Amino acid sequence: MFSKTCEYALRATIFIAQKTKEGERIGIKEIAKGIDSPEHFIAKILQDLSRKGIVQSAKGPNGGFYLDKASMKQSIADIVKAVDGDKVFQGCGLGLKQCSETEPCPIHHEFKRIRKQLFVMLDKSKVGAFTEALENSLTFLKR
Amino acid sequence: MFSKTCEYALRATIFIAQKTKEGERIGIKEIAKGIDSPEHFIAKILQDLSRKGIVQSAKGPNGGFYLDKASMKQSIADIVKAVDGDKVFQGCGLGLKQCSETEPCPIHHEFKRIRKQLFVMLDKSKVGAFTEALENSLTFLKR
DNA sequence: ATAATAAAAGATAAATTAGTCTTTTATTAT
DNA sequence: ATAATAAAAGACTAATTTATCTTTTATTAT
Ligand code: FES
Ligand code: FES
Repeated sequence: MFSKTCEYALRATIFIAQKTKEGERIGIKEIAKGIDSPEHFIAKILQDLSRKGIVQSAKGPNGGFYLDKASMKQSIADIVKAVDGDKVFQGCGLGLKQCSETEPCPIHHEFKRIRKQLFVMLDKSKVGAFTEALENSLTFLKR
Repeated sequence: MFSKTCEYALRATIFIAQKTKEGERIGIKEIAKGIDSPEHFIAKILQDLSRKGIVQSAKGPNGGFYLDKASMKQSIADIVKAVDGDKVFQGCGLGLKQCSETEPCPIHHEFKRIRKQLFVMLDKSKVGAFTEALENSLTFLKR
């Protein structure tokens, strides 16, 4: 559904959200461990997320990644869009160059419905909202 | 959502279904034109679909691709599974190694619901069922 | 000022996916 | 039998995605 990069980005951002709520900044090594991702790869990804303002970072001692208030309110959909673009929310299921109402592919109407539901669902999911379940080990970011 | 290979496979199979209903076998060149795909690439893909029994083929003069009765009843979901595997129907949205009920990721329950709807929708869509709309130019396989 | 820390940046490398081109095999019509 | 047709097979190239490693820059505490 999403690229590896995007999957790591989502897990990392949720992980950072949790740590931020606990009041700490978190370093790349711990993030990599916390979400079970390759360390150097998630570093690259976070660099990019930081440039895009999706996560915040501070260099030097006591530095690390964290989320400001606005970032905390971001949705999963926002992050997917920033990383993978909106192909998954807008693109044609059969790969036509443009999903179009006037020249629809055979599955257009049904596919569009599902795509919409996917978007609504991911748009409602705010990164700051998963903390409690994670704390209580009701949900997981690795396994 | 799906790989390029899978998108081409779906369009090609639907295209072949249409031609079969019109009573003709169809060659690779015409398929490539009909669905706007690279000719050699769709050839490779069809080779594979043929080996898997998703489409039927005949060599030599008057040869080409067609669908038998069983293939006509196949669903889009069947083809997606055959080409891309069932990751899109079973895999975790955040990329955990295994989607799991007992150790779910933060979006598991919602994501699972959407994934299920996607499957049901694609499973209901049989390749033989699109012919009429295509004939009447209500739907399209290229643009 | 200096050393330590931690992210940013940059340069490669490996793996996967997408796409192309050539040769071989099977089938049919003459 | 032979030539023509059309898919099957195989070898290769290109592009993209995923991943690794090294160097630089910014920040902090001593
Ligand atoms: S045209 Fe294919 S999904 Fe809209
Ligand atoms: S565990 Fe992530 S979708 Fe089920």
